[in-house]
Amino acid sequence: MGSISRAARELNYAQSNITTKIQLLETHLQTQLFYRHNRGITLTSKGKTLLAYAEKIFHLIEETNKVLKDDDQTPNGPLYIGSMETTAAVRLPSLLSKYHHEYPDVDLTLKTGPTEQNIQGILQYELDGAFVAGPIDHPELIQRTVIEEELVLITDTAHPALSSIKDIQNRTLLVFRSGCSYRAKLEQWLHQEGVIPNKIMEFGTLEAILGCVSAGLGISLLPLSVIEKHVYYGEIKYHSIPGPYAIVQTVFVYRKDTLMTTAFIRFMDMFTEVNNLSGPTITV
Amino acid sequence: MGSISRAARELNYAQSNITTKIQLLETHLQTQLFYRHNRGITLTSKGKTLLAYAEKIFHLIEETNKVLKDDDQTPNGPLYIGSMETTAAVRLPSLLSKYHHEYPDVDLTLKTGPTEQNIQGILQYELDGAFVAGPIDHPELIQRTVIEEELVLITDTAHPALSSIKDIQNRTLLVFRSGCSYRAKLEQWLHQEGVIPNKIMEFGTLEAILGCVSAGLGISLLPLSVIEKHVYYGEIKYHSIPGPYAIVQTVFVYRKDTLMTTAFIRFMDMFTEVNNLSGPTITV
DNA sequence: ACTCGCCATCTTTATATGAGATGGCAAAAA
DNA sequence: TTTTTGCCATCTCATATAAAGATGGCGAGT
Repeated sequence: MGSISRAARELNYAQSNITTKIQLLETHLQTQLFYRHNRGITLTSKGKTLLAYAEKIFHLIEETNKVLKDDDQTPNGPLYIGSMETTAAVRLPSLLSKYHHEYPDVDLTLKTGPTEQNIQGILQYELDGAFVAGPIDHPELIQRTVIEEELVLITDTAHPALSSIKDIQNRTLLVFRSGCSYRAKLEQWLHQEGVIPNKIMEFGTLEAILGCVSAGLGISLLPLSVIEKHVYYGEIKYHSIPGPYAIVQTVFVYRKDTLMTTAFIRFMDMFTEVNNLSGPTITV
Repeated sequence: MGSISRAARELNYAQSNITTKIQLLETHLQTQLFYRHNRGITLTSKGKTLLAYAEKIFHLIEETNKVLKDDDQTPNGPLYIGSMETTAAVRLPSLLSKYHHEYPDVDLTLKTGPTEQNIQGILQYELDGAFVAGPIDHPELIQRTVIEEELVLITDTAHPALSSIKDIQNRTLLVFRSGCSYRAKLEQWLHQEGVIPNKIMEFGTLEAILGCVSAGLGISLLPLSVIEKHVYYGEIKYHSIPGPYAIVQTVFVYRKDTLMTTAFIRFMDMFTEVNNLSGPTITV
């Protein structure tokens, strides 16, 4: 249930004008678009239909603008990329800096978030593409395997090594907020083993998790590549976990009907041609 | 090769205005859409691109107008229908499949839930209509009797038949979560008889109730049509209950001010014209 | 050189768009 | 109960936008 007044406030228009516009539109279409009631207005089914069409139309207009501003020579314009926290931390920095250096006219925005949220972003045309945990199966999306990560358990260095999986029971789990597929993997594995963790704490950023693990607050499950450096510096220890749960694919997904701007094509080229995404090896 | 002047003549506009519009458009898009030469103008490649997009967009707008305006066409758009669990299980499957087959452009969504919740859904414009237990008396709603059901007590086959109503006292009652009017009927009847049931268990789905009754967990009250098949297969037994409590009307309700789309009218036609809803008879 | 048809610019008028004030109505609060 | 609040509809008035009309420059054919 919405309200004309609220819409007017959000759009910075006078309420009367919105009312009039809607009335004109209804007259023009000879149909009722809203139910009016004393708490505001609600879309009729025709209104919903119109809304769906309007969204399509606006999207096409958006696309038109993009196409016209995209000259084939210099990639330019906005480019919205989503990514999981972990990928953003390890795989992307070098890629992004290289991309930005080569195509300075592209206004690249990176948004980190859990896989689920990124998928939503793509489906709603808010993101052009995203790095998420694969595989993804959706009729409107194309996925492209980028790299495979090995998930490992990490603990602080002070505690003794985990002798058995049962030890997890006594530790606190530090995980990303739900929607993260690494977390799903972890929970799946623990469930399989009949282990119910003592306590779960949720975090939003990688640094927070690493810091807390290092401080002995608990344990976590992260890609080996992400934590390699921290192991080297002796901040944390890691422990392999059984194969089936250990391997996760990182895929790049985008809409089937995505407009292939030069900026977007060049971006995909960059991590396809070479193995640009293969992680940073530790140099001593 | 075209000319602005000619366009102006064809469109009944002054030439100057067309010129200005084109200039504004070019400025807005920061691109050149036409080559100007002394015999008129010609589209640049960008201009051609824009033209293609414009045609697409106009086509979509055309389509929008058609879909919204013309009401005597093939029914289309969204249609949200609510239903009680029991009606959905026995009466609706054939109706819905027939409807969907005849009007594939309608996007029909069925949401099952107790009567109370369905009524709320309609009052809040979330549902277009719903099958609920009648009679309903509400100033903003219209009801339409669809069918009458006979409620019967069901038990497992192992236990002896209920000799008296007092036997219920020793049995557990399996009912839908509150809001279900069958449950209200049952409680009303038991209250009348001064019977206070031993224990009540709440369920959300029909299958759960049937399964548990069959397993001897308790007894329940359901429409005869719903459990007919299960009686036939020897999973459960049933027992009639006194007339005044046994008969429940299933009615279809909708708002008085509902927008009567073709999709909605056809839907109501479908269960009005014939007795499409008279239940499935068991064929041996 | 001179039309002729073209596009661009400027001015004026008509129309559409937007703000603000006001009123009625029903639900929530006092 | 009465009051207040938050809705939407209607009206008036200012202003921005759209459209017409007049004028000028330019080059290609006559």
